[in-house]
Amino acid sequence: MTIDQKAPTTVVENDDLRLEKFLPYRLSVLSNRVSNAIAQAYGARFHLTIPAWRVMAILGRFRDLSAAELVEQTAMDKVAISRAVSSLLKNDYITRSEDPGDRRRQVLNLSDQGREIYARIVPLAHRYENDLMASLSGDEREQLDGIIDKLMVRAKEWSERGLIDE
Amino acid sequence: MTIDQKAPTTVVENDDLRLEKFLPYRLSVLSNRVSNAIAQAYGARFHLTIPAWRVMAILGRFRDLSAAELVEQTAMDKVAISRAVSSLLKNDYITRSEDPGDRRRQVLNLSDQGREIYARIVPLAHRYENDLMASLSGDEREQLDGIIDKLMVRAKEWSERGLIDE
DNA sequence: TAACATTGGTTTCAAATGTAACCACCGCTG
DNA sequence: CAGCGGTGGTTACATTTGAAACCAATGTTA
Repeated sequence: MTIDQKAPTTVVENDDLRLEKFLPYRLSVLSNRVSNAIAQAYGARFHLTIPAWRVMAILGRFRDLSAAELVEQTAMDKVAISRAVSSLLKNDYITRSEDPGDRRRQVLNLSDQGREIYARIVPLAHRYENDLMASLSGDEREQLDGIIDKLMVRAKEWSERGLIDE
Repeated sequence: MTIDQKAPTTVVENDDLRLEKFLPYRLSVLSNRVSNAIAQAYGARFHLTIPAWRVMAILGRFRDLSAAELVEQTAMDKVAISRAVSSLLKNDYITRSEDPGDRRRQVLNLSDQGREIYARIVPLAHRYENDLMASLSGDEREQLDGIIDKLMVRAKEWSERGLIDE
């Protein structure tokens, strides 16, 4: 079994691609595994999908938001929000009322029941996150945040300006 | 603007959840951004979906694989492989032949054309990866690998044994 | 205030994805 | 070699997801 030693700073461009070492691939597998596991946990206990849970997570912290404001906060799109909202309404986890000032706008809030669920999920969520973090060393934990931030910035540029083409 | 100082080692369990700080959420957003950007690049130039490209990436390195072996290598499921394979066949990017020893089994390889495409994509893929990596410091780059590995192990446990329940 | 562009949100339709059923073949057992 | 469980792979169906069209209310301009 060969162990990679520190590669030279200059990055090597191979003729081959090792999928299992390819960052975008690994991110995708990791993120799917994590999301699916959590989705199952939420789904089983509270009949919540991930998008629905995200909406609740935001409404748990901010009151009187509109769907559009949820879009800003969640990086989800209009349609996903609309669907999550309507399913949450069906479960009575949130409430919807008209904005008197603007009759297109709908003001969303957690219902009492929703707030209760929210209060029960938050510790779970923290537990999952801690459990993930627990597998890292202190050093790694400290850097993870910054790493993700930086990658995110770059990825955002990609999706806005298109890839580093031609 | 408040800057977080080193948090105490003991992890704080809040009553609130800051979605934008929540690791599973951030992973998901990051991975989606990256995948979408790349999918678009591949799609536009080579009419390849991500699953199809993954199949090609594996076949570029290993010859005479069966669909089942692709499943092992890619963390994709049977059906996804089957669909990717049939679309790649349609494009003549891969070839399929019967295994004489076992008539259920089909032996897959890149076609000449497929190998050509592969050779053109590999440098692109490396370029995208490098571009991502370039946003990190040397320190961060060095640790990223280990971090993902560790998180992956934990996530895998989750999906196998179910979440750290009750 | 009539016309038009904009915004908030939903609906519709097509494409992507996952699950389960399925078919054909293999290999073992009696 | 009949019967049966297991494997390789595809098909069928239900669900999720995304893009674009859409409806309604607002704001803006002439």
